[in-house]
Amino acid sequence: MKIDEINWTILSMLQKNARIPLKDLAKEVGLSSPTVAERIQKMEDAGIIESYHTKVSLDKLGYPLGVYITIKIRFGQTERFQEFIKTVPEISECHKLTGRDCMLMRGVVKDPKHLEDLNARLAVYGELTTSLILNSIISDKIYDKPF
Amino acid sequence: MKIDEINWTILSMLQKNARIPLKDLAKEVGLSSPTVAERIQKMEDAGIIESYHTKVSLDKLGYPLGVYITIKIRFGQTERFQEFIKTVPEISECHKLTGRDCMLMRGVVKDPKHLEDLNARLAVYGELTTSLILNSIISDKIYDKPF
DNA sequence: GCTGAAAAGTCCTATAT
DNA sequence: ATATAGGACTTTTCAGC
Repeated sequence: MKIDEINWTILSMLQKNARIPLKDLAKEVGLSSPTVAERIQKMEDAGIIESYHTKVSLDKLGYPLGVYITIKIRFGQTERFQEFIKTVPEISECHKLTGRDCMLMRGVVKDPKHLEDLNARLAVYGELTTSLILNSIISDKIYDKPF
Repeated sequence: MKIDEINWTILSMLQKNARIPLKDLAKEVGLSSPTVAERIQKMEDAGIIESYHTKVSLDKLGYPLGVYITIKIRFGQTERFQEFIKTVPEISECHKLTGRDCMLMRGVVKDPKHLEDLNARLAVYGELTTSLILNSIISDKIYDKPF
């Protein structure tokens, strides 16, 4: 599927605001609403647009500490860990990576005590390295053109 | 601001689908549309709902390799690096972390050659550790209740 | 704080170019 | 492949509970 200049603009605007009215998109790109709707539909069908989601402030919900945790899984525990990690409410992402510490997780906790508790639950599966997020210089950049 | 059971349900559904009609939300939680709209508005005003965004498939757009890169910034380069990194199109996240490798970035590239090129551009600011994402066990979990 | 109905606005479908 | 226009649907507003 070809992504022309107009589709990049549509993608860019939808990334910034998933709830923007078709009308506004249409005006921005200089096409009619039905045409824009059709382009969006095609990008959804092609899997280029995956989903529309809402970002909530975990900070405001009572979980002000963001953490990245890597784990070097104990021999033979990979399967068990992958099932287990899906049930841990604090963890929002878990990626299998190349390299020695083969799993990277992102999570949120209420306070240091809560982090200690989370670490204890994870540590049974392997060796942890935990880092607090001090500051996010970039979070969720918008891709608005090819590079 | 108090987040009751109903607001958690609203937050959960909006996280899953930012474009769900008010009507459907209202039906799900057993309230009228205006009430749900008002609750959403209040959560937006309180900063609990931060933004609505669209997830696009970088894979489908021609960037199939996801990477995490950590960097140990060279002495005195922190300011310069933070300005620079915002201009690098491949990087979608950059977090300042506790610990030795003080910055963690996430990015996408076309192929190994492209990754080598990205690494070369970043390496002037410090010592890199690059890991490819082999598989994402969890990506962007929905928070649908307190824990 | 919630409802229900009316007004305003948006989206969809059919038709036309 | 895009535009226009009418009808259908959704959201917003507002009076009343």
